[in-house]
Amino acid sequence: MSDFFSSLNPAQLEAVQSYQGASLIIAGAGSGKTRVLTCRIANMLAHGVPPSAVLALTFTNKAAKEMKERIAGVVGERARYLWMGTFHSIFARILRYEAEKIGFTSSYTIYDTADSRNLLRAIIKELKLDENTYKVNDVHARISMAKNNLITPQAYAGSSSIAYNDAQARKPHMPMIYAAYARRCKSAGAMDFDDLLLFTNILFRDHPDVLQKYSEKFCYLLVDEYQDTNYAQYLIIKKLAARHHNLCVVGDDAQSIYSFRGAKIENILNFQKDFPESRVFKLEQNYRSTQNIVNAANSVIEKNAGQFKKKCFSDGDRGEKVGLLAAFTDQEEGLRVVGDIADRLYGAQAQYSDFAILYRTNSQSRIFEDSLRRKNIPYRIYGGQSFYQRKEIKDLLAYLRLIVNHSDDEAFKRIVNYPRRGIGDTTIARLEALASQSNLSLWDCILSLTPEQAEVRGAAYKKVSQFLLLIGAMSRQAGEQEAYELAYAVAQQSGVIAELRADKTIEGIARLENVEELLNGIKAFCENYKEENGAPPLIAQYLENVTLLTDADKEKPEEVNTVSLMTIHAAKGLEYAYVYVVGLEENLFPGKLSMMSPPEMEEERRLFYVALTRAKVKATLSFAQTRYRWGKPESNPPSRFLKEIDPSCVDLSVIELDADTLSQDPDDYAEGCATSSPPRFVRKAPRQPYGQPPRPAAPPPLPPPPVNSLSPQLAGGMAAGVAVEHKNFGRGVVTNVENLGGDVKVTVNFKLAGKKSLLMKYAKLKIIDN
DNA sequence: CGGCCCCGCGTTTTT
DNA sequence: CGCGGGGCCG
Repeated sequence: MSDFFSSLNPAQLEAVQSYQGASLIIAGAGSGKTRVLTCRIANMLAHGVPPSAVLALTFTNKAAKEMKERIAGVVGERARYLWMGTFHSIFARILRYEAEKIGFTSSYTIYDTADSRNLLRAIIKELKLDENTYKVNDVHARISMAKNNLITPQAYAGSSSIAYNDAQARKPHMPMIYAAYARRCKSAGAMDFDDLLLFTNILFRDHPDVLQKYSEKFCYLLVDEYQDTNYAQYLIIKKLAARHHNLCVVGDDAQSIYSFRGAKIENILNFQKDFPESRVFKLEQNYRSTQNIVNAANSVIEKNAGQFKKKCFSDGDRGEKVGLLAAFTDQEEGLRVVGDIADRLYGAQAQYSDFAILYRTNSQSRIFEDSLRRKNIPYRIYGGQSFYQRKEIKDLLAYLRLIVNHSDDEAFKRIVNYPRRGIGDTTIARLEALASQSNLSLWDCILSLTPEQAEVRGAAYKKVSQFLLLIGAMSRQAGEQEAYELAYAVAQQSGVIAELRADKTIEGIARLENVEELLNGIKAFCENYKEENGAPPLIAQYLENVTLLTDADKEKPEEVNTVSLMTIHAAKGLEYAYVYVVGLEENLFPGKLSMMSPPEMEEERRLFYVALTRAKVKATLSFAQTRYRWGKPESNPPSRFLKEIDPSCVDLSVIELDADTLSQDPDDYAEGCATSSPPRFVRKAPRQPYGQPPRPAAPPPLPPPPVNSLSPQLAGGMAAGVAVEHKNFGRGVVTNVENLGGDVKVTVNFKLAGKKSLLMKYAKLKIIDN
């Protein structure tokens, strides 16, 4: 323990030691925030605070897990009894326990975003509202905002300011939709993500005894990433802290990047007003990055108004300047970034996992994937289409959900006719109308039907009843079997496995493998749970875990040696030696929607700040003059953020070099970036853009080959008898070269690996001189 | 009722 | 461009 403390700087030590009362820890990027939180909790435990009296709320599951592990490293066993997790997972747990008090059962299910949207779509349709006016995503966002601000359907309907706002947006029927949505969630025994926070507030508001119980229990509260809390979360914290006043919040206003989902940066800015007796600690020394990176980041964030005063600094090397890569097209941007990575890799100073490519939007990932694949560089994408969002996974999970909670209508609709049982849309539509009228779930509605009832009878009634019997039988099994056995049996008995087996396509096989992976995942969860809790989990617990855990939470980036690709949002809290922030163009980063809104522009700038500060050794920024969006070329000037960086931290020479190598007309520079400022980085498109003529409307499968640098040459000196080297296969001799329309197939006899046929496009073959 | 095709929309970002 | 939803036809 004392060893632990000796590694802390004075500011950190102070923040660790004064654990009583209210504290605000302003933790700059890379300032050892996790270390401080970890030590602080360890210190509390060392002073006799029981772990079960500590509630630590984090923003991601990953952060919680990491911290728990680190605390366990110091205090061992006892770390298990800490209450540590995300707001959503902690309060889902409390709500499960207290469900009856707010009219739910403890087996309530959690609707994910897709479920919520499906339900809203159905409601909008049922209410016969215009689906173009009432766009599902927009309606959902409005309801979500309302819930985050603790506005119930009743309050929503009663608010004139909301009514005015909705009228402005030409959506006067929002109150009706919200009310119907809430009613349907309730009768389905389901809560959406926002409900977990809303209902926790309702629980605490309406049941003072319950609030008292938990506020007594949690003597010490810690909140990480406080700048990302929304109003609902803020109020929960405030209520829980009211009893003991031992509240420690940690955050960095400069890294607030979630206002789009209701996060209020004011929460951290106003903390001292809320808790006048609080102490403030500032962690300003950055241990992560070089001076150039920290200074560059500082110079950018300075452009934002309303910051906490702090002066982040690095004691490390001055380091390399921030790099810039200019490209004419998005394709070329991919080649250049990956080429740069390859150069550093082969300089042997770095391994794959030292690199990250960060982008603003997920759709940018594809081009980098292509380039990486072609160079045989292993990579991993975080986020994007998650495993748990795949159809086959959602289908199987829907069975489990329905088994646990028969009222889960979204699960019901998803699988009632999968695999095909001859239950069609008409039947379901009728049932839904009926259920909605009588305020029943679909399941209960069917149970209440008589075989003579006009709406659903005869064959349809029989089929639906059979489905109920099938699920009912599985539910009975659920009482006797462990989660894994149950899930396996369900996959079999439901016919899902048979259905997938019948599909012999590549995709079909992949789907079957995914289901297998899911089953393995359930098994692993069960074993892990048993180890921690001594008893097997209920299937409901598994489902909750699945819904609230992103798959980013389940992966340990350090474990795999690959280049990482992710959005900047997903990169928050992570660090890499070499970071490439790509797509730095107006209307992309900063995004188009932020152009008209100064607060949103500031958030984009914070996002850029987050991106830069992920880098330990070198940050490289890239932009393309033209990029394909929705299949159409689009040209935007370089991002204003580039100009905002203190020029002394940026390596501008790269641009000059590029102009020589790339442009046919090196003197052809344009004036002005995004605005009218110095023409520092911009170059007009040359008359003849790089490489082949502009891409045709439907781009060819793969663009010009990336053979060494940007040479358009294909065969590149390949011929029989040439000695070559391959990264994985080692050295060998070329025995044959074939020209296949636009691509070159090379057959190589490797000394160790034997004969291989390689496509020049994909394999990076190096010619050995002797 | 199920399969196929066309159309429209989306790109912020995620618990 | 790629996906999902809705409409149409067999």
